[in-house]
Amino acid sequence: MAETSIKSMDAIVSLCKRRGFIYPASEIYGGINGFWDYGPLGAQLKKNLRDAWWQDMIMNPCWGRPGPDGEPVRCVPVETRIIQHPKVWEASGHVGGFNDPMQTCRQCKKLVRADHVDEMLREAEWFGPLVSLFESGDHLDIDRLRQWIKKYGAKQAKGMALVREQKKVLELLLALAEDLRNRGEEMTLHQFLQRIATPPESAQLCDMCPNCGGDLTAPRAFNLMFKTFVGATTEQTDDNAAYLRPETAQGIFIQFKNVLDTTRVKLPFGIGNTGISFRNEVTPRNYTFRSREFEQAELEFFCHPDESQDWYKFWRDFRMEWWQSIGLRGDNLVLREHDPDELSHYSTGTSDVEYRFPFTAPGFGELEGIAHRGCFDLSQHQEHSGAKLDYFDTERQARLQAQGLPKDEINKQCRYIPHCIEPAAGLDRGALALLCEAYTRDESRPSPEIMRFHPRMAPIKAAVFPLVNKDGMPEVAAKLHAELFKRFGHLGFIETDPKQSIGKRYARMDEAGCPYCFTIDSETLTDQTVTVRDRDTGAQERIAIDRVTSYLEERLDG
RNA sequence: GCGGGCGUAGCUCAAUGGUAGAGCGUCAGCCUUCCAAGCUGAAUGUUGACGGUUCGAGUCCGUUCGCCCGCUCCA
Repeated sequence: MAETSIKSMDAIVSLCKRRGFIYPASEIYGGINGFWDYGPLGAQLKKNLRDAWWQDMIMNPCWGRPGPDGEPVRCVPVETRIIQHPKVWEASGHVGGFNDPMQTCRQCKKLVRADHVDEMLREAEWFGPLVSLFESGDHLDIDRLRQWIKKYGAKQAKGMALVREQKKVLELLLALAEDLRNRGEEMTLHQFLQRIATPPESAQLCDMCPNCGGDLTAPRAFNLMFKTFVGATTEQTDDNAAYLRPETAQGIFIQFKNVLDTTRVKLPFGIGNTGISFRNEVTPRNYTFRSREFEQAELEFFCHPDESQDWYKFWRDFRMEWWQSIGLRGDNLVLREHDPDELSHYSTGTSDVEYRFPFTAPGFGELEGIAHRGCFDLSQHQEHSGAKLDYFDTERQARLQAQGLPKDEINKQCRYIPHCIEPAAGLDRGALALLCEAYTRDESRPSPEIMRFHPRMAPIKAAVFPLVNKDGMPEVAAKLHAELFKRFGHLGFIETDPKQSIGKRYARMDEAGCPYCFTIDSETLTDQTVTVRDRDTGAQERIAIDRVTSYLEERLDG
């Protein structure tokens, strides 16, 4: 089969637009950075992905396979809000952390974290001698400064204003010293460094770039959460400020107690939640991969600490298998266990399911993270909210009672904050991976572009065509279409189209990724059989028209 | 945020500063008994947006928005 092995992202983007999978958001207004919309086929593709997750994680977890304890895996869903109490994000660590102010050097264009600048400066070879000049009081000694420029600055700190425009900057330095003296103040190291880093024409003093000695922009805080204000008044104060969630998981943790109290669940069990989250990404790029609005499918699986490692491995392996089951087979999908130094402080194990996208190749991009989060989240919320979020394990209690342990020892062992395993998938990333994986060019075919979706994911499930638009074929096709629509319409589109050449109609279905086309021809009229055309091979077989439904049932898996 | 590249029909792309085009796709009609076939016809653009230079701007200049690449970040 003549397929090009390296897929072109441009070709995929182009097809997605052309066939109605993905459009730029707000396109007629010029688009909006970091947002994408789904067209009809994309919306259905993503729904199929979300439904598969819901089915295989919540309604029939792990396809009915037992967990490491030998019992069926139990999960329940919740649906929690995009806007939560602002304190949720303090407890989770999203407020306060993760928004590191950055500075850019106007000379060498490096981007550095503001809180790293001092340390990076100290590490620079040319910086020490400069500081010692200052500390020895020789920083206004023009000759000493010139020596420093000659020895270090000219080679290693070329961006520094002092190096680039010696004369003017030295004048300004002396003027600054004079000014301070008149006010009875002494120059600080900070002022000194700023003065020699800042170009003469600049109105404001700038920090020094640790890379080239140039002038840095003022620190810019990156606002990673979207802020909003609750209440219909126009007032926008800290009192009514709220945030759009940066992840769905916290909604689960803060309803953990309610689920326990109202649904007769017992540990171990999981709570799942899908929905939109928002992050003000620093650099939203790579098509939909890093969008500012994205959908997650997260499960928090709660268990006893002693059993948590088994469950972690169980979920890690199942999630990998699940992505494979919906069509991401082959070398493009990997399960990557994090190195110990890569782990969050509370995690004793994290893996990523990663996909080799055309834009990450030869590297990989994360589809899902499976993290052992310990008891971090529930403990945080217990501490911040004051609510008791522990669990009394009655099954364990019964076992220990049978062993004859003393009562207070039993109570001690049976009351604990559960540990939690978090498989957290990105549905938009998943959909993008499905699109990339499905995209195939086969130059040997008259219509080379084919979307080879797994039948369960395909947004169009089947098409019914009359071979030609006459001789009673359209009527038979319409009847079969109506039957299939009634039976399978909830799973995706069922198409029919009597116009134009059959080849063109097949080609359209190939581009849209429809796995099966049923064609009514003259034989159908005499012997009640139809041809089934397979998208991936183009091969045809003849089956009885009354077997079409069962043919699809066997293949659509749902 | 900075630097570089790009922006013309649904898609891929043309158009010396001088009347905005082609191919494919889409739609309609004819034809057609299995793979974007054939014939005929049709629709589709404030050339991303705003401003400027010019007798005249898709083309030159400025600003802005979006996309791609790099720096950097990614709970």
